Amino acid sequence: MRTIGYIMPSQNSSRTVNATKTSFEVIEALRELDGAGITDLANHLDMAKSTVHSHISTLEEMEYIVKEGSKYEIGFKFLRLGEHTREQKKAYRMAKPIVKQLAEETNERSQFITEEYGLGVFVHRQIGQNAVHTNTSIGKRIYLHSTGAGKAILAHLPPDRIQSILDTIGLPAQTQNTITNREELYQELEKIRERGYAFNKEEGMDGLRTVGVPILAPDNNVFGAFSVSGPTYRMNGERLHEQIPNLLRGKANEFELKIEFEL
Amino acid sequence: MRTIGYIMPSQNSSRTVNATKTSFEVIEALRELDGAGITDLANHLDMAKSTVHSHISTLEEMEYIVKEGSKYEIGFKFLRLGEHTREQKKAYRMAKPIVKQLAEETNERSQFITEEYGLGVFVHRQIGQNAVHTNTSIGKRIYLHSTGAGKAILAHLPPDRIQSILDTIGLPAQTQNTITNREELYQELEKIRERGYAFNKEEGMDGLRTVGVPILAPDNNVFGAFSVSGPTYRMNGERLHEQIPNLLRGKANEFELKIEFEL
DNA sequence: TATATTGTTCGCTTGGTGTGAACACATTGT
DNA sequence: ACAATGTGTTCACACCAAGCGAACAATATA
Repeated sequence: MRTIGYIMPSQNSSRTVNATKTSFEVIEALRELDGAGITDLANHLDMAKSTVHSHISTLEEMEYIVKEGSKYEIGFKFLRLGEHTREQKKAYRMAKPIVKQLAEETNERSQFITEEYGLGVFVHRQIGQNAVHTNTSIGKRIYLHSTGAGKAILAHLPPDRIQSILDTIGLPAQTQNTITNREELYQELEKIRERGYAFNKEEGMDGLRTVGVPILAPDNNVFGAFSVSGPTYRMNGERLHEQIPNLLRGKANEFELKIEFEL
Repeated sequence: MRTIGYIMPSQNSSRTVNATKTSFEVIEALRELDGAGITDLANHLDMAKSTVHSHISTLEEMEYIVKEGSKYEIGFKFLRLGEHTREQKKAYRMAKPIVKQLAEETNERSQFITEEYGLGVFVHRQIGQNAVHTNTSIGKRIYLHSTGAGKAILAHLPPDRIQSILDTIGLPAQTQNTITNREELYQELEKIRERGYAFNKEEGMDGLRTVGVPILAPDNNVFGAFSVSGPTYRMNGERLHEQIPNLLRGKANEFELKIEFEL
């Protein structure tokens, strides 16, 4: 079975390639601006037009970006690379139907996230009912300390890893309920480990509550987390504290067994 | 309404940034090798270890790649960029539920593809029944001339664009039935324009038949195509020639109207 | 412990990146 | 129709830094 290691934020001060950084700055600007022209980019990035031009030409020649009318936009080749990471690991593929089931059985928003560079990353997401926007924010990064799935993951990382994450990321407040104190967080994580699942009561966003459950690989490393979130007025009482946690724990156990035997 | 232009393979011989190319070569090698170490990459790419090292360090510092045990792998930041292109254009988002409906109503594989650099790109894909591998090959590129959705798109590109695509890509044979002759292809495209949909009878893959229907934007530019594919033994007779084409044309008309009014 | 292999660091050289200004081209307004 | 404005493109130049190979450190393997 494949080891699922922790992704450390490397503090390498090795020699780096400047031009590559510039290219990715251009790419990220294209994302932020939802497409842009050369002059736009040059202004936005405070670079010479000629510099932007050469990078854009390169990326276009490599077919990573695309000229759409008068704007350049990010092309589908990035989607290919991105889907690769999602599809390559079998466990990620197997997580998708579970997310679907969770969304259908609860009629709430359900997601699978994993950890990268101290943040949570949406790998799968589905909205209950027959909603349309099912993919929005795939790949987006969120804080671990202020989200249900995030706290579930955080609780099962090795202590030194937790510390290093808190050192680099900190505990920025998202709402009035966000845990911003380390001691408090450590106690919360301890409770999560005991219970086997995490609550998030409007700590990341007002009016939104979540239940998150960690997925542990056979080597006891945390591999990711499932979660179900909904508005506070629907997420309370027995449904929040019994029904949904039980559902999630069930799926999690099922999934962990699957990983163990199929991977 | 937003103009949906054609994506031309630019024959720019502008100045390009070499280092960026090298970085993407490294990234693509990581994809091909499903992750690799520095020495592996250096051998595979025939570059100095130190060169690979500096590029890897750069990409890791920017959090685009990730060290997983002893290998470097492509990280989720690419997924973020890729999903952006899928989600940014409302029409792409709206295409997803249609693909789902097509898959459910036919119990076959259904997909939405668009054109980029003379090739078809999978934007959405869904398998009938309750299959698991629903996302495989999202972002993958396919030939236009040997696929159902591809021919539907090709048929509605401007003549000069068709020619330039055929000049650069050619008509490589995929099976014995692939159209490899330009004249024959032009006649086929004419038939597709008359009918409003395209057939693919084992021209791309043995045993696989497809019906593809083009989606035209209000400005009459082709925006993409839906298709439904299945094994020859299920795709024949009235189902192939009446039922599925009618279903597809219906969805296409519905979708084109939606685009016109909602975009 | 010895040996092979991988990753990392280091000068060195050359070529290429980044720049601003000048140019061509398109778009807009009068 | 013609300025006028803004866009993209090209160019020569200066200086940095990308790529290299060899030596070194850190692993993994025998």
